[in-house]
Amino acid sequence: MLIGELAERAGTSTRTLRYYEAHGLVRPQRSANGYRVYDEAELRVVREIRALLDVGFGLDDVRPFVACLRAGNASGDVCPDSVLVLRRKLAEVDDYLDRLTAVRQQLRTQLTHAIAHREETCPRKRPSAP
Amino acid sequence: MLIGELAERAGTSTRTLRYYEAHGLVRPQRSANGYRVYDEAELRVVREIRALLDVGFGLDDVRPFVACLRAGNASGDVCPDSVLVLRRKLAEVDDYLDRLTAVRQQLRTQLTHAIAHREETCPRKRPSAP
DNA sequence: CCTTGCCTTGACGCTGACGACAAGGTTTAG
DNA sequence: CTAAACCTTGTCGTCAGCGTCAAGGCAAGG
Repeated sequence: MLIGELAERAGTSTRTLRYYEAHGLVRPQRSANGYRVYDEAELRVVREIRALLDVGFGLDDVRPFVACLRAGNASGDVCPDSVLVLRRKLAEVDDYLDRLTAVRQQLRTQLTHAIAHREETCPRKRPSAP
Repeated sequence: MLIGELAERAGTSTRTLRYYEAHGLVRPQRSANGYRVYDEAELRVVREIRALLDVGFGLDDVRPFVACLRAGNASGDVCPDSVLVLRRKLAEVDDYLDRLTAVRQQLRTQLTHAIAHREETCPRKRPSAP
């Protein structure tokens, strides 16, 4: 499988695949003419990467999962390092949820205040009727 | 008040104040020697900007609030445009909360799966005992 | 006079995950 | 013979909100 096919099957771009390779996440073979050649396992690796990135992981966070898959496991999350990352990410998400909830509350409060204290001493965009 | 003092009183940097000015959010006077001169009103403007950015607003989102303050209002949120932004931001935050909650749920599920299917077929970092 | 400590503009760096070229090699189909 | 459709490496651009020099001007104290 060449890079174009992998990109299509993984739902991404060739640029992205080369980017992952440059960062050591994917290691294709090379054919005689220098083309990158991927096997089915790499497709699974790329899908794992994509899935994790979609959830908000960074490339570094993904590494343990890739290594885990490469070690022959059925899924990338069953290795200790992956679990560590999962725990850390979960904690991060929890923190973020807390802060975002606080922000939401503040926005609601401010919106209430704004509506209660409506003013007309406000900037006119551009006069709609000349 | 010169830029250094304003920066300190607003809890930010001179670089930041010049940045805001370059983006049309702050308009200081200039003294004879070319120094930027700010009045108390600008301090309030800068504090408003900072507060909104801290909550996750972008500079563009902040503009209506600044204009509202400049129009002479006691707070920057009482103008129609500000209210629009507040509503939009609240909706964005709600969306993000939903997605983040879904992500959290997925992480918990995956973590559970990972622990249930622990494997030792995993990559060794560097052997800790040679 | 010189140093210190303000201030000025200008311009590059940073972070992350790529997109978008450029300039060229290869293979296949017509 | 050539055009199409792949592939290669390399480099610059993107978004946002600044940080971090660089090179120099201005004012005041000793």
